[in-house]
Amino acid sequence: MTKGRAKPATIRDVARVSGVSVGTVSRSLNAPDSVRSATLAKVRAAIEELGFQPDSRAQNMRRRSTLTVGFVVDDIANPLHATTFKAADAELREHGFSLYLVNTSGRAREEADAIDMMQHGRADGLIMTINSERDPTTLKRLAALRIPSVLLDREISLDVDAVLTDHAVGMTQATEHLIDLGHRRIALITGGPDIRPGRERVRGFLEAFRKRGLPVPQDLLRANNLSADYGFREASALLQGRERPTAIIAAGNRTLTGVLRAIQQQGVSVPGDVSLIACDQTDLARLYPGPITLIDRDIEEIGRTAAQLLLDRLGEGRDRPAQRISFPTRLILGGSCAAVGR
Amino acid sequence: MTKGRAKPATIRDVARVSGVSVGTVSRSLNAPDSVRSATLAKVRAAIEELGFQPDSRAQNMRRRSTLTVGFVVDDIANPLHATTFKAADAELREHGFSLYLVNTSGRAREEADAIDMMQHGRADGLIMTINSERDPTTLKRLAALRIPSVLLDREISLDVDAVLTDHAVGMTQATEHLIDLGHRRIALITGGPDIRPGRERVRGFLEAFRKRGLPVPQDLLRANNLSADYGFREASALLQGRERPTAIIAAGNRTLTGVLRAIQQQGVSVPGDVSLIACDQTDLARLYPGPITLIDRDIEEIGRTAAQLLLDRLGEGRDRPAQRISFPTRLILGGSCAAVGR
DNA sequence: ATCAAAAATAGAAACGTTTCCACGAAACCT
DNA sequence: AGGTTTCGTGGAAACGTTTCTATTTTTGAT
Repeated sequence: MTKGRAKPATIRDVARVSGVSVGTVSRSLNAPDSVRSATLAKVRAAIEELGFQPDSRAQNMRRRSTLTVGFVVDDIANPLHATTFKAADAELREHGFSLYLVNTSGRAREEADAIDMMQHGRADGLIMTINSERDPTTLKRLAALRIPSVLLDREISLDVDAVLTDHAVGMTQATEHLIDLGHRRIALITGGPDIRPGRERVRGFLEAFRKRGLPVPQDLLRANNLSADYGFREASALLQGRERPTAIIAAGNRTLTGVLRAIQQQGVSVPGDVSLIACDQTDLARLYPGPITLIDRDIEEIGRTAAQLLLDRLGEGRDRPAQRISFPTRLILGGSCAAVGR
Repeated sequence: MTKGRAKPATIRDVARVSGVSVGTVSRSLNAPDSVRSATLAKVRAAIEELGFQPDSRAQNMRRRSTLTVGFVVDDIANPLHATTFKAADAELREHGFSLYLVNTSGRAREEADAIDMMQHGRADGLIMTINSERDPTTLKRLAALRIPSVLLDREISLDVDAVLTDHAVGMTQATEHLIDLGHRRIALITGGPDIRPGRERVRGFLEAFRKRGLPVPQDLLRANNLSADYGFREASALLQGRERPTAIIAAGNRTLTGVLRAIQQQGVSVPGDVSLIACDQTDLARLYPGPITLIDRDIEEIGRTAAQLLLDRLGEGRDRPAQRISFPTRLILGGSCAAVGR
């Protein structure tokens, strides 16, 4: 095994071999226009000969930047986050950046640690979906942050860039769709009030009933957290309850897997026994017996936009005021909703 | 917006404030036992007062390491990779490492670029699933690699650590299971011969027929690539063919989504019209109408093991010979296979 | 050919840390 | 009490780049 035992060539070696100074080698690499073509040729020959590649550690040190962005999420196995990551990665990589991915498993402690570690010379910027907008540890860290950051689908009182989704409008649409099909007992299972999507979805849900002048089925509102387990528990309870809902909105892709597990376990048929609306495209939402009606959004655009906001902040936009960009959703009709005879 | 305008405190500032030398401050941080407790107290007080945190860039530079590992995959939205990443991340983070995630979209060019960039001071080691074991660009880069690496489910002639799955045995089991149910026209859709899983699955498939002394249904063997599109195309063709298979093994989680799309589109029922076996747990495999019979494996163990191999190589095991660790699969019976009258 | 201006280059300082070496002080032995 | 270790600390070198200043070379105008 020839594990490159000889230590790698440095810029000094290149200077020596090509008979120029280190400064000139550096300029040959970073500003080739500023060096005479004859010199450039010599330097390039030496670089080739030695197989020289600049050491990123030294560059980071000297330049005081790392061309690295930290991407912090609770669970990268969530296709939502994975897709956002991919889009941001593509955009950032095009500008020479690499991405640290930090999987916090939703633990505030790990979030805070990640933020803390990133800002002391590991990353130039941060893109993150924090797990709670109210966790004091995380908030304190964010407030003291020395590098620019972009929040995904979260809203905090600090002056920080964010990319949001207009969940409320989407939820109103979805709920109205069900109301129009004759549903009144509509259940909503989604995240809690400490994250924006939870709050907004509930708001949109309520709004639909208000608009139609109908009473809100408060007993069917289950907005506490986005986990699959919560989805399973609440859906199970709802389906077993005395007065079963005629429709369920599983607002969250993890929620959906839980809800489907419950539906399957209880042998309930969709849309025969209960209508179903989900959020966000996933393999499951597309293929479960047939495509599920869903509130969709362009996830890639979200990732791309987050990257652009950050890139701007790292360049020209250093000191501009914080920006919050919001994207719409759209309702995609699948086969999971049926009309119900009033 | 108070964007920490004042430049961060350095170790020199700490030294000045606490009235000791920089060397002592450094030792207070890295080897507290070697400094007198009175001194330590002074230093800690100064650190507290100044809010000092060592600059990783300088540490990386001086230590000639980065406590960073590169994780290279074609698609992080593939739950297989995401889960592997999470397991490796957990293990590595415990040892102080952060992970670069590189999403290559399966392009050999991006693979090569990533390898190249990582090894010049961005990462101390590499964990990767290359897209083809035969791509010359990637192979050349791997051969010249200066940092240790671990391959996931790939096998190349170079002397490099790898974590493998015993796909062949698993496939033999699955195929035998179908044969035992009376199936003879069994289709296999999986990856091509330029990656190990493709080769091994075909090998295991053939082995099952050999063991049972049955002729191999060569016309039903579709081993070319793991994409969803390929799965869809081949499954569509198979289902429309003159002599339809009675069972399909969709060997690959992307393959499965394609196959299910075809099944759905043609209105074929599972397991009524065709039996189905998949690979690896995914939401879809677990929930599609009912759980699908599948060849499962412990993905987390794979990620964890890859991390451990790398950690060993970065520590004690610097010069040990390459290790290939293989893990078994197990057949989990779902509801997607039915007996067929001979 | 001469001089001024512009362009290219050399050389050294700087980035913030770790680590090596040397030295003085304290601790241990006899 | 004297000599030898051990311990703790200060100070400087080093890591490999980039960038600044000063100097040399080239260019262009006369």
